[in-house]
Formats: sequence, structure tokens, C-alpha cells
Amino acid sequence: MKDVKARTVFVPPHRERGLVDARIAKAGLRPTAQRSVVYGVLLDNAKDHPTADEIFMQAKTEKPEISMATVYNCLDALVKHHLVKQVHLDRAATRYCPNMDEHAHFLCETCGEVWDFEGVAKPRTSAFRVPSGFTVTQTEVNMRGVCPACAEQEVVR
Amino acid sequence: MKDVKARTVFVPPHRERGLVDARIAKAGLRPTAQRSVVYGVLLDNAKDHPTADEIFMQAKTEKPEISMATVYNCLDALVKHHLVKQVHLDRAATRYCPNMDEHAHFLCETCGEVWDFEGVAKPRTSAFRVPSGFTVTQTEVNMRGVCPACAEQEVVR
DNA sequence: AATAACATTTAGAATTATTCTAATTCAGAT
DNA sequence: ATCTGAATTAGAATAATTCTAAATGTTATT
Repeated sequence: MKDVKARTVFVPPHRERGLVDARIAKAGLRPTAQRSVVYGVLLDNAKDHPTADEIFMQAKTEKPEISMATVYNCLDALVKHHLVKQVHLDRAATRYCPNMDEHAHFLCETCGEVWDFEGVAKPRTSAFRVPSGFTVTQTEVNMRGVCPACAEQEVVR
Repeated sequence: MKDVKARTVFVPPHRERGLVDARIAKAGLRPTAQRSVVYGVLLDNAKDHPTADEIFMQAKTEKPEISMATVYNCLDALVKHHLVKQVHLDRAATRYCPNMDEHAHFLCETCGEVWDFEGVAKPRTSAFRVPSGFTVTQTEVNMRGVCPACAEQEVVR
């Protein structure tokens, strides 16, 4: 539904050398070349919520030998170490999100684009009534509807 | 991870004949035999959040000729007509939920059981900050953690 | 009641995302 | 240098879902 933009092979300027590795190390993971590339790609395309396959295609431009299995391995490791979140919006491929701040996801049902909605209620807020005895470690809020651009289109049509 | 209990072929007493069909019709769908069985199975096992496959297996006990494709067709139709919700908790098979009241889902990461948490904030509440221009038609709240039973086990171990 | 038009169901093939496997490579410790 | 365990790799395997084309069922029309 969406294409990852083409890009030259060198590391983008805003992805500072070492910063990515430092974050990976701090999370308790060994910063291998593959993990750095995968996490870097994700940080560069945070707003796109790419799928494993999209990440794979992009990662290959930086590291042509990387394999799909490795992308999955890396993503799993990053998820397990709380650097990345999985987003499950529909039957389609899992999307990945490096924004660990509290936020919701919005899927436009017309164009398929995914958006971040910042500042939703924290899980501990009174808004959520968690029965006693349950321990909640993660909360995912997914919305669906129509984005402004598609709503505009609809009016015109 | 979970088994649908075996059951005899006759329609369970609490699933009143006609009620299921009436609901389907009211939603704007023709109440075919297959749709009634699928929706009926779902209503009977609402708390289980069954997958398409689990629904298929159960539906076969009532209607042995039913096919998997039909189960998917029926579920899609029921979802489209707002009688049933899809639940996307993880990479695994989509689960289906006939409880259309506002509620959240909780996945126990230890036992895989899914629970309904009633009474969460409605999407329009101030808890969710939806940027202007976006129309939200549906909100899904998914939590994960440990359920009371599994927490108990952990202490014992 | 017969027919046409259309929707639904069916079995099985096809697709797609993800996981698994076994061999290889790599990094850090000795 | 060498050992050891972790990470990576290609490709096969699996599992959920979708697609396809034929058959069946339903409704509206005559």
C-alpha cells in the first residue's frame, strides 16, 4: 500500500554514528551491524510504521547481504528490549514503531496510511478500569477511520 | 493455545431460535444458515475470543458441510455490518468478538488467555486527543500482561 | 410455476507473512 | 590462536488468509 522511498547507500546525516549503537547497548543488546541497520531504518522511517518486508528492502540498500530472517530476528530482539513496538492494526503484516512514547495509532481505512496520535491517556489513568489481580505491562490503542486528506477527496467526489 | 470444548449437535438452549437471525437481519444482512451458525457459535463462546479456525471447528458440529471459506465470508460480513469485532493482539490468527460494547482486551502473556475489560473510556472522551480533521469510527484497546491465575503460579514456583 | 439475475457457498489452489532448520560466520574471552 | 556461544544466512516449512471458478440457493419477475 505504501512504498519506502529510494535512498542512496550512505547513512543519512541525521542518523548519527554511534547514537543508534549506544541505544541498542543501553537496552542490553549487543549492537551488531544488522541490528544497527534495522533500528536505524526504523528510526529514519518512524512515521511510516513499516512492515518487516519494507524494513528489509530498505536495510538491503545499506547492507546488501542482510537476510529476511535476520530482519525478523533483529526486530524481535528490539521488541524484547523495549526499543521498538509492534503494531497490529489488521490482518496485514505487522508494522513496527520505534516511538516508545505513549501514543495511539490511527489507520486511515481509505488510503491505508498509519498515523501517530500523541498524548493519549496513560494505562494507569482512571480511564481504564483494570480489574484487580491483573498486571498490565503494555497498552496498545488503535483507531481507524478517515484521515483529513481522504475526507477532502470524499467531498470533492 | 486453547481448545473449544466439545459439544453435542443440537443448538444450545440459551441461543434462542430466531434471535440470532433477527439480529443479523436487523444489521442489514440476509440471515443464511451459515451466517446464523457462525454468529451463534461466536455468541456462545464470546468470552473465548475464538479464531476463525476454532469457529470453523465448532460450526462443523452444527453444520458439517460448512467450509472454511464460508466461515471467513460470514465473519467478514458480520464485521462489516458491525455485529462482530476483529481483535488483533499479536502475530497470531485474528480473533473475533461479538461483544460490541465499549471494552478493552487483555492478553495474558503467560497462558495466552484473552479477557474483556469493560468500562474503558469512550473514544470521544478527553482521554484521547484526536487531531482535528480525523474521523474515528472505531477504537481498539489492547493490553498485555499477566492474569491473576498466572501471577499466582509465579509466586508458587 | 418457470425463469432470470444475483448472492452465497463450496473445495481446493494460491498467496503471503512468519517461523524453523541447519550450516556458517562472527565476536569476545581464554 | 583457539574456543565458545551468539548471530546471521538461505531456503524450506508452516499457517493464516485470500482467491477462483463452479455449484447451489434465493429473490424478483414474468
